[in-house]
Amino acid sequence: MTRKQLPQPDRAEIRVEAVLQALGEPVRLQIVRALADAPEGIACGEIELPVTPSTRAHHLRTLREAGVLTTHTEGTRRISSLRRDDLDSLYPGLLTGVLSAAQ
Amino acid sequence: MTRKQLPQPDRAEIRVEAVLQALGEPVRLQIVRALADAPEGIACGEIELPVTPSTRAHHLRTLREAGVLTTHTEGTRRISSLRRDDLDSLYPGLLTGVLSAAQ
DNA sequence: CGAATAGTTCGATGAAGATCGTACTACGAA
DNA sequence: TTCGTAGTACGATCTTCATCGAACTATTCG
Repeated sequence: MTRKQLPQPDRAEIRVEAVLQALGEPVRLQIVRALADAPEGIACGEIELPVTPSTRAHHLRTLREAGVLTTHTEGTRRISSLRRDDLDSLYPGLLTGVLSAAQ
Repeated sequence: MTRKQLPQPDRAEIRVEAVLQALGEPVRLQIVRALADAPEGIACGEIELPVTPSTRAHHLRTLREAGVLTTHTEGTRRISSLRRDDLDSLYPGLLTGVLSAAQ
């Protein structure tokens, strides 16, 4: 089974505007909430979303390029997980603050 | 001198998507950073911004309607300040996390 | 190899929104 | 009340982006 890390920004390259903009979209926030409940990562397709697979891929790419999540392949699947360490280090409190919000 | 509070959402009406979306725009983030350095509030016109007055008004309205800042009039001036208490109460850590980001 | 599965990429479309100029309102000062 | 100042509201324009379907890639399985 092949395993490959998808391209993503280094911690130093993460910009807060991009992170906030990424989190400010309802579908993407839904993805982030789902990932927060799965520290070990989750297959993209398993997240229930009100959009088509192509739109889902678009949002996952946006979140990945903003530095919010990391994705690696496992066979034909793509497993995503939150970049908690990086985000907590860069913006301590941001993620917990966002996730503590009533849904 | 007249003093009037501009309409804004109650704490309970603030939605995290709106807050994040409001913060995810560079000019608006610049406004928020300026307000963070002025707890007592600041006149809108005194914030140096790379946009025209009408665009500035648009962004201030967006931030106010999202619940990020509060504005009251003082004569012909409008004084804005961050709604720190409300935001910290709703999303503990979010604001500090955002503001701790390198600019 | 071929078929099935998971997911992406591309191009088009429509909606949202950032920006500006102009006209307008509100207030204070003369 | 007239003038100047601070700022808003409106309408237009232009850009960004969320969405989709269709075609494509990559991987596993038979």
